[in-house]
Formats: sequence, structure tokens, C-alpha cells
Amino acid sequence: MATYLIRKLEQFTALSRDDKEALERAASVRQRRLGSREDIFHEGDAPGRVNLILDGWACRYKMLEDGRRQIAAFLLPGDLCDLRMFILRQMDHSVGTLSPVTVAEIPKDAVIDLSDNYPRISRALWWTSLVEEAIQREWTTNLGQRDALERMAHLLCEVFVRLRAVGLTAGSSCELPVTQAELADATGLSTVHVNRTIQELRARGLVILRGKTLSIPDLDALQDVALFSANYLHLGRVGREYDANDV
Amino acid sequence: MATYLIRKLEQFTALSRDDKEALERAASVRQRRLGSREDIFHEGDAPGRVNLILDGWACRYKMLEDGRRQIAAFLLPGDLCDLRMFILRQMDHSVGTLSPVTVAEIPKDAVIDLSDNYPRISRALWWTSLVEEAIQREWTTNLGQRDALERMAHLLCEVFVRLRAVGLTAGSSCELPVTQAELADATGLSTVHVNRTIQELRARGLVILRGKTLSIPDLDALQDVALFSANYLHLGRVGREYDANDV
DNA sequence: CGGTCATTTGAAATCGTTCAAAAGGAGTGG
DNA sequence: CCACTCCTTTTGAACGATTTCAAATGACCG
Repeated sequence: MATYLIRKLEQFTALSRDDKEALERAASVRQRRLGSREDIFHEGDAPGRVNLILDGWACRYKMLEDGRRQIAAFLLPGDLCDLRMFILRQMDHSVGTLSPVTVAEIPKDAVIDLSDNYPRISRALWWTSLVEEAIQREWTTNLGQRDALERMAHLLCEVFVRLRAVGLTAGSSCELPVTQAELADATGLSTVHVNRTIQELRARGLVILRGKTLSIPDLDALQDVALFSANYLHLGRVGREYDANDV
Repeated sequence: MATYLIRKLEQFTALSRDDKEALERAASVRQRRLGSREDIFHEGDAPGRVNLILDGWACRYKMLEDGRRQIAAFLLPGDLCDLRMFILRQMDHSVGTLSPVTVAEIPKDAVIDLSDNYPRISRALWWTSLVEEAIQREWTTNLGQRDALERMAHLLCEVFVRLRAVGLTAGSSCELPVTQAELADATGLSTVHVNRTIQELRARGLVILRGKTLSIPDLDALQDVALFSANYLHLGRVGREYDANDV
């Protein structure tokens, strides 16, 4: 069940059978099934267990007092919602589902055990944190510098490449279980303008969006429009030096 | 010399004399003095030592191919530029100075030693990572949801509160060694609009900006305009449970 | 004292928002 | 299976926040 997490971590380092079993065990202690648009946790909550997305999409978001909402990250299968946040007193943001989701609730002691006793996992989890930070910086750049078309294109590139890394693409297609209103909250645009921007991308033949399915006929072309470079995702098994010695 | 780092970490947990000496030692191994607008490291570089800002201001930034620049974070005295990034192959962004800066270059082995053998420091460094992530999320929200006036106000609130946490404010004033063009790169606005926005804040009596000095006569009022809440900075010695047992 | 960089001002152009409403789709209960 | 409802997508038109362009003023450095 921790398949996607394992695939993700293997982008950074090979894992031994033992490593993988430890991850599977941690992820199977307790699971929770949520519908669309439910909170996994909410700003102000005290952190508890660590939530791993097994299936479905979620997002980090912040609300302003007057109701404006910013989606600050998409959480895809294999993503951890709150790794290590249990040292804080309160969550400073919320995480909610965008589609039906299955989460594994990993007890914090299990996380500590993984960190202390499985060096490859420990390093790989550090790597996931660094990548998350890099993604967040990229989103800041996206909102600050790119115009609407570039911004939407960039978001779609990122989602596609991240899904591909965990095996959730089929050819040039993937799921995109997100409404235009949610894309608006993620890009800082109005829903009206998101709609027009998507139409423009469609008109240029850069994306095909039907229902909840996204197709990108020419990823290079979309990346060019988006000024997208995947370097910040740090994918592709760079850690040869950390290969499992006992796979 | 690691005074500001120590003050920052003490926002999270008390430190023993031993802890502090270890930090001082790590920060004194090698220091580097940089002028204004020099790079501490650059996107694409291989990570090496860990850079700690001892004095002066720096920023994380990303450049797009066509020259647009986004400042993604301000790095203030006591901030670490690249904690744990040495597990990556390449830096995905650059860090450059905004004013003359003194950095301590901490060998990565020294960082590992601190993490492995000083549990309070280890946890506190952890906490700094979480706060950095939270700040980055907040910047995303700032760019995505707040209009120009709120956005500038928010940025100034954050900087002031962070500086206050390390003792770099005097009453309602602090340094702001940053040009309007740099504020523009940080807020995703044009320099012209930054200028007009600052004038508006001035006209409302919310800020006094003369030269490189910022004064905030009524922080609460500025926070209200900015929809600013300091919760995401996780300041204020919340970790009673982690108090040093041997201070 | 000249030169360079930073701030300020004005006016026109533009991108994106807002408001309002229609059209399309999916699920529900009768 | 239809009628109904709710939600999402789409369209049009006016408005407004922010950008761009261009130039003047001010501050600091050598």
C-alpha cells in the first residue's frame, strides 16, 4: 500500500527489501478513508500522527480571515502531509482532500524509528523535505513572475512530472481531479481567468483537458511556454552512492 | 559570533552552555566576508559547506531564462542558507547578498556532528526547517491572495518580527537594507508600483521609511492591513518540554 | 563635481477581475 | 427514466489594479 511512497523515495536512493517492508508496515498501522473536500487536519490543530497520502489528491491551503484561500501545494499519492511537524505546537495551515483519499496515519514513534534505524529511509525522507521546500519556492516564483498562461502551464507540467515519477501517468495522460475554482486558488487567478487561460492552452494544442483527465501531447512544448525546468524536483536516482547494499 | 543563530534557536528551546559552545565552534571554523550583491552560491552549484548568515542580509532567488527574478526568501542574521542541502547534487536556486554580509561556512561534518550529538540542537535545527517551510508557504499565499498594499505590509511585518526575535530591532525600528527594486522582486510587483504602495503606507502613517531604516509606529495597525498573523513563525519558546537540563 | 544608482511622477496600455448570466454535466429522488 | 437541483464550465462586458514607458528628481560615491 505504500507503493507510491516507495517509488518516490526510490527516485533518490535504492531501498532494500527490509527498508520497503518497514515502510509498508508503518503505512499499514492505521488507515483512513476520506471523501472529497474533507480536512485531513486544520490550521490550529495540534499535530499528531503523520499522514501519508496513499491514494487520491489533497492540498495544503491557507485561509485569510476574509475567506480568500490559497492552495500552497498539491499532495499526490506518496506525499507526506506533515512529516516531522509533530515538534510544533500547532499546525500553521490546513490540509484538505480534493478527491476521495486514503491516508495512512503513521504513529510518530514509527516515523522516529524509521529515521533512527533505517539510514537510507532517513536520508530519503530528508530528500523529500528538501524537494518540498524547492517546490514551494517554485510556486512562489510561479505566482510572482509568471503571467497567467505561463503559470497554468507550469502547474500542469509540475503535476504531470511528479505523477510520472510515481507511475501515475499513462503515456501523455494523467488524472487531474481538480475543479477550475481549485486551480484558481492554486494559481492566484480568478476562476474566470483560469477558464480563459485553459482555453488558450487548448487552442494552442498544448493541453487536452476532458473531465478529470489531462493530456499533454507535447510536454517539451508546454515546458517551453511555462519556462519549466524539472531540476527543482531532484528526480532520477541521483544517489548512486547511497544504493542499498542488500537489495 | 553565532549569537543570532543561538537567539533564534532559543525561540524554540533552551540551550545548555555546551550546546552554545558547540554552535560557536562550528561557526568559527571558517568565515567569509562578502560585499553587497555577491552570490553566496548559485543555482547549479554542487552544495558544499553549510552557510550561516552571521551579519547582513541575503536572499534566495530564482531567475527565469528571460531575466525575470523572484526573491523567494530574505535571509537574516542567524539564518542558515543551505542546511542539509548537501545531500542534493545541485542547488536549485541561488543565494545572494543584499548588503555586506559575513557568513560562517560550517563544514558538513560539523553539521552532522551537531545533529547526531546534540539532541537539543538537532531538534532546534529541525524546527528552523519547519519554520522556513512555513514562511515559504506564507509567501506563496502573500503573492497569490494579497493585493499590493496588503502584500508589502505583510512583508514588512514579517521582517520586523523575525528581526525582533533575534534582537535586531530597536523599539519600533529596524534596518531594511533593501532597494525598492529588490522589494519588487520579492513581492512580484513592478518597482513603480512598489514605490506607490510604499507611499500609500506612508500616507496612512503605517510605516516610516527613511534611507535604510524602517519604523513601524503601530505594528498592530500594520498587521491588520496586512492580514498578518505571526503564528507561522512559531516563535516564543514553545518547547518547555525540551528545556536544557543543564543550563 | 560628475556619474551612477535609487526614488519619484505622469500618462497610457494591459492583464486580470468582477459582475451577471447562460449553458453543460452529474447525481438524486420520485 | 424524467425532473430537479447543484455544481462546474463558459461567455460577455465593464471596470480596475498593476504594468509599461518615459522622464525628472534626489541621493550617494569616488
